[in-house]
Amino acid sequence: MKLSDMQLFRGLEEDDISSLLSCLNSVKRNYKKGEVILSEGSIIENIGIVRSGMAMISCNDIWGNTSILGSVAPGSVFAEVYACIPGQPMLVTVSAVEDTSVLFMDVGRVLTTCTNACPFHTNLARNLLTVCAHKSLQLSQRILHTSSKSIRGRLMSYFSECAKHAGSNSFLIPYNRQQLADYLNVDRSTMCNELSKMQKDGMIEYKKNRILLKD
Amino acid sequence: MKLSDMQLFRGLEEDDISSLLSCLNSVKRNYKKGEVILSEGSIIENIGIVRSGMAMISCNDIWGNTSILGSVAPGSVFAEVYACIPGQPMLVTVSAVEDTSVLFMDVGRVLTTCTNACPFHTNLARNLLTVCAHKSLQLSQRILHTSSKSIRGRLMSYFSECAKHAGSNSFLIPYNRQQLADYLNVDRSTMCNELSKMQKDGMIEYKKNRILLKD
DNA sequence: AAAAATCTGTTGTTATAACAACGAAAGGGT
DNA sequence: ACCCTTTCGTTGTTATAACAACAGATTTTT
Repeated sequence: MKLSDMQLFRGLEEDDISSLLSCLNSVKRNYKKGEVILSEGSIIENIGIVRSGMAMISCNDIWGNTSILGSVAPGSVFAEVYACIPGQPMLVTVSAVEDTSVLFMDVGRVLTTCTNACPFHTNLARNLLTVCAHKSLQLSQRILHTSSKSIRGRLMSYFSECAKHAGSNSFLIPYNRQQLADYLNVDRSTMCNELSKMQKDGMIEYKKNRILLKD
Repeated sequence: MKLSDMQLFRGLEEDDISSLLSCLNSVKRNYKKGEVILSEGSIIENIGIVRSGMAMISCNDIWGNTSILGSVAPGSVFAEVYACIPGQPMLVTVSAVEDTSVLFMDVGRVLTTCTNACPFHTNLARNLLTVCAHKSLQLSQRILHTSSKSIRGRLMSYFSECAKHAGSNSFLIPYNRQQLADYLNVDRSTMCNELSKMQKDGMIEYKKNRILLKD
């Protein structure tokens, strides 16, 4: 994925982006599957951009239960909230669910003074606002998907959004069963059970990560 | 509350704010207790700022169940996410929980071109980013508070944050019982029951909206 | 002050999700 | 091909939250 295709760099040329990257001390790092990228409680100043692979945002309670807040696909940004609130410890952990390459950028000077050596700061700040708004929207959606008291309701809420997003009743989900359960905050085995009931009831068909939503 | 004390207008003088308000076509509107301010599905372009009273952000599913995403106190902003993503229909409803006065502002031109007649746009854009980041953080917190499978766990997660925020083990919560239940996504009567068990167990004491968290 | 409306706490019943345990299936590595 | 690991689906039991119904308390209205 080209940097200029990313939401964060919208309106910028490849050349402009290059100067931005050096201006903001960008660093690239690679993570193996399962590795933690940023951990809960840490205080950070950089935003992260996934270049390849896939990351997941999650948190763990004291009993070891995991909740997944969302996934970060290539081209998407994470930790922007904490980078924009200096000193705020992270409430979540970001980890690689497959081998993942990440670009870190110090957006601090975008937030503070206007004395920018680099003329693209204004543009970047605007894009960052858009990115932040989209992230908020994703969190709202995740809340809506877990607002039903029943597992079936949660699944249908999530699947409906997937179908809408894909523009088709057939779509792939980015989670395996355990991750989907952690995203919807339910028990995996109970959810598997519910999925097969829904298939018996003719509401859905599924095979691995492909779901078909019927009428 | 003075406008210059609000996060959105940080760094601006009262005079600057006045010119901003007229520049951004700000309008003041009043709402009675219970009235809907912005409703789910509508497409909006303005952010809202609560000047007095209290608003609540919520959503309803098809069975009439209500989920509360958060409350908006005087000085705080709402709908900024939708104002920053033109064309995105609202996923939530904003309503007044008491008589409430709201200031609406069209931030559209802050997001688009640089040709600002008004020199405070840059500052406002930066503040808007901060506001948006804080809202994201609030949503993350609400997700954490509902991630426990048990009602007691959810209450303790929420109360712990309240105590931390208040800097004391004794604090007031901004919700009545039904609203608290809707915020934590649980049944009110079951939650009331759990609250009194927790009091019996010596974990908390409470009287109306004042909670005391014991050791 | 009385009446109405809302809010709160309690109880008992029922539905349902969590949990534990296991075998089957699917991947991954050598 | 094999083993080893992870993922997935199924079952039965148990814990717990939802739900319904109501009485007492509190607040608001007239």
